Amino acid sequence: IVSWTELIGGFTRNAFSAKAMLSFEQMQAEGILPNVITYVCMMGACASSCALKRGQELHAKIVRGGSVEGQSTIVGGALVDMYAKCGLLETAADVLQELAVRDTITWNAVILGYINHGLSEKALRCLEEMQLDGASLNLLTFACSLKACADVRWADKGLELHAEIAKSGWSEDDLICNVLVDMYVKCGLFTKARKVFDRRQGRDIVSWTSLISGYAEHDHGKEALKLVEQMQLEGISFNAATIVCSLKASGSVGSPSKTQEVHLEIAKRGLEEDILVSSTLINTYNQCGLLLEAEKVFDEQSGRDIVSWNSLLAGYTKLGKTQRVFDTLQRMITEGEKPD
RNA sequence: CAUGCAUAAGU
Repeated sequence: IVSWTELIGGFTRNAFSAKAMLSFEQMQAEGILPNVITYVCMMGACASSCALKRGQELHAKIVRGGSVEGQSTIVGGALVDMYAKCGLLETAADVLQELAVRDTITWNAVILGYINHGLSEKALRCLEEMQLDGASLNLLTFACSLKACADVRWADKGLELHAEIAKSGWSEDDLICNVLVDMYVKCGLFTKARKVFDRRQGRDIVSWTSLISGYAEHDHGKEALKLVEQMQLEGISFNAATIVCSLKASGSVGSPSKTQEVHLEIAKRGLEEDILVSSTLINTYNQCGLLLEAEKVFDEQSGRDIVSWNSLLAGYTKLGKTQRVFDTLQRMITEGEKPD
């Protein structure tokens, strides 16, 4: 049982849910009964693949073995996380409430569930409930609460949380710094963001990306491009996310040369196939008035989605090419993409 | 000997 569980857990951790499920079946076929730990691993597999049905079945089996928390604290948390990841937020909250011990991790799972389903305001209300309930906040509690503040652009709450973080001594943690930078820059508090960013030893690529994206989104494209250059000077290599944000920056200032520069970087890194990268590129070329380039990228795109089409359409619209808009719309429908 | 919560990017 230990080695089976170890195998299943390994698959789950590496996001091979299907393999985890298969092993679970196989294990039972060989007459070995799962224990709580096996269930926890399986819950993880259901959570990451949103296999709600499977999760519910397992939930029922766990309950048959007695009260959830009688078996372990962890299994309750795993259950709640599964429901939260699958979007059954009510159920997740209900299960949480029914637990005799509501620990930090389980609360975090619910808070994150709200955030990942676009209910960040609710997430912050849940944080307050958590505090009233007497649970202690850990690093991830702060990290996801700050993310919620960023989502709803609630700077005051973010500042309040930052103060609490300072008291807990977590201000220098990498994850916390990244999330702080992102929250501040999304809220438009550039000086605050820079203060956290600048004093860091290992400023990582996530923070760079947040800053670039934030400046670009707040119409500070020049500043964003300056950051891109600075980043290059520091020898940090671009990934898909940084590329997308750099494009947003060059698009916001409408600079064809910058855009082409980034395009070269895309080719160098072999990121042409990344759908986020390529549709941003289409958009950016359109913003710079380089329709032909935009069309070329579109034509070379292998797996188009609705955003690719919309980006192309936006370019035609911007230039008043009405006929092309309708032709493209027609072609889009013919090729099986539903307009939104 | 095996187990739960994790940050940035596209119209």
